[in-house]
Amino acid sequence: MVDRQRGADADNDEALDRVFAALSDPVRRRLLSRLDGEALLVKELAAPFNISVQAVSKHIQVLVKAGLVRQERSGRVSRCRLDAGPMYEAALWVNRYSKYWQDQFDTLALWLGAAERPKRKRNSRRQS
Amino acid sequence: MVDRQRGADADNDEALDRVFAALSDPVRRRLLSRLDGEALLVKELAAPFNISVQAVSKHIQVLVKAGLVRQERSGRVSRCRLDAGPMYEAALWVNRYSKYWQDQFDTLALWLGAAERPKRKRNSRRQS
DNA sequence: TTGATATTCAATCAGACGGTTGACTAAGAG
DNA sequence: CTCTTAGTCAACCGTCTGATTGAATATCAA
Repeated sequence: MVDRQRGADADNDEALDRVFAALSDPVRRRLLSRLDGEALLVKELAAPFNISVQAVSKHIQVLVKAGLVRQERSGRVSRCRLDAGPMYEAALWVNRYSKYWQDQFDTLALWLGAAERPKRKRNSRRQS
Repeated sequence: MVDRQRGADADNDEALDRVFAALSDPVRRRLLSRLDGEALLVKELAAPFNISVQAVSKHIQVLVKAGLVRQERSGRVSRCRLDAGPMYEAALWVNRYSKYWQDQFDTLALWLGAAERPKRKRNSRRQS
């Protein structure tokens, strides 16, 4: 029974643990990459790998528990959809250290401009 | 003997594995947080935790292997210094999904301006 | 109904992980 | 030299992890 002291330190966040742990595996990172833009079935997700479908299924469960993937089952198949929301906290965490990449600051600003942001609306995000 | 297919996929990066794995533990995240700005000794790093110094030392070794911390020993003590360089790749990776946080885009732009950037370099290529 | 397909569950296994205690090396302090 | 301090090394332990194989559960097709 470890005394947890929850909330005392914002970094002691189990959700963040799960997100970073989920991202620490190359298979899961590839899964997330493939789910960027399209929702796929387990079978489709498993196809490129030479590990068993069960292993991929377990990887997906890890992603689900991290909140990065949602599965909606319809009939026999289970369509997996990306939910990048929990990754935001992780991004905030690592970006706190962006000051140390000042050299690559241009590159850092680059994805801000290059990542799907077709035109910079000068005002107002177009809230979906 | 797994055929690795190294380089075929940029996401299959063991360095990235180690960085994300290092970040997946709250103790190590707190260590990194405390090393942000000042270099500390192992003893000083271990003080706030109620785990043994050896355990903290092992955590530091994990950070060192991930390239996030460098240790320079002078005499008896070992001063630990943050090296956020390897975190940059991790930041690039998660930031690829920033388009999904469009709602929090303001916050995302916030750390760009608000994160410890007290005085920008006077020559400062910040002409957007 | 029969059979193939999609996915998960269950048991198992080797190895990594996070923690402990105890011993060790090496450097300062007396 | 002796004692203490800083840090790591080594062995151990319980749990988690990533993978396997085999069985179970549903769903769809014939």
